[in-house]
Amino acid sequence: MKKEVLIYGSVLGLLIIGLKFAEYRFLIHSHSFEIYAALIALLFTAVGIWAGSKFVKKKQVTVIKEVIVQAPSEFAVNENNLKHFNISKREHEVLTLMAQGLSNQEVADKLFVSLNTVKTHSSKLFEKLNVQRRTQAVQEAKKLGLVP
Amino acid sequence: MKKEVLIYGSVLGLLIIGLKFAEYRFLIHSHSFEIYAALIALLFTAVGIWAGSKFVKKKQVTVIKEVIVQAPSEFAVNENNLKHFNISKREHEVLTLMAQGLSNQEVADKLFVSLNTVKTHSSKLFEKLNVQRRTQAVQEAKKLGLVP
DNA sequence: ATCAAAATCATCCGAAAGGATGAGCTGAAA
DNA sequence: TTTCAGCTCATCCTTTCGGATGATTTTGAT
Repeated sequence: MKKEVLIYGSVLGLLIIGLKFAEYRFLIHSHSFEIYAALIALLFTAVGIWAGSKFVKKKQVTVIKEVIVQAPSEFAVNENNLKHFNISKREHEVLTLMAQGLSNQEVADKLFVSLNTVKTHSSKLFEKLNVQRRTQAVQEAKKLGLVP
Repeated sequence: MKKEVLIYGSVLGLLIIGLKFAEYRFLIHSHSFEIYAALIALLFTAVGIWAGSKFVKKKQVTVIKEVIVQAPSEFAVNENNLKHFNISKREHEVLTLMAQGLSNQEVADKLFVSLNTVKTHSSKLFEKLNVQRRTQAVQEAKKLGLVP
């Protein structure tokens, strides 16, 4: 930044010197003062605009634009909540299948256990999650990061 | 943008006129030309810098910074899928409450209709969504953006 | 080896859900 | 006016769920 200031300052100085020299040699004697004042004003306005834009470009405005990025692709079970609600491994399996929309019978078939077993697991799950229905259990499980 | 150009042009014009008037009245006879030329140059350089920075500020650099946003705070129903699956307004209400984990009876109470009515609605919903159970319906509805 | 937790399965019962079907009512479109 | 889709409610019946309870077996940790 300091370097730029020096450079621009020098350029301006040289321009002024050059102009004044030119005025002395070729202009001052043959034209009116007003015209040259106006020319100088215009010229240095242009120089100023150029310099000003150079300076301002440096401090660009940063606009932070929030973009919704894809949902976290890989799901990780919240082991913390699993412990907190004292949910066993088997219960978690049942919960996961339940959250996939399977019936108790289908869960039983998938896990190779009886329907009664699944009912026992799900009943305990409802207790632990403090819900009455499987739809609520699924909702809660998703909210707690227990299932995808 | 055109307005700004006009304003700045007018300001510059007025300044030049004012300066030249001042030069005539008080300055031209008592000081040397070089000093006033330099003053004019400096003044209009400043004006130019100011104008330049004004202009450049307009075309600010936009830096897009991707940020992972929690969950989409405001939910919008996917009207497209609603039509595609030919789901009526009332059915959608039932579906929404169902997705909140409510039982058919609770939905009936909320909508001030009988349990039978809710059962009819949900049955038709299952048909339309091509599912067998309410948990599956909820799953599907969420996937299709029908409910939050 | 022992003890506790987890997992398994069962029975009984009532509540909830779901399927099938029929029917009355209403508002909007043809 | 007729027609039709949507909403409502009902009945009958079957399946699924959920609660309560008790029992046996596995398993992991002390």
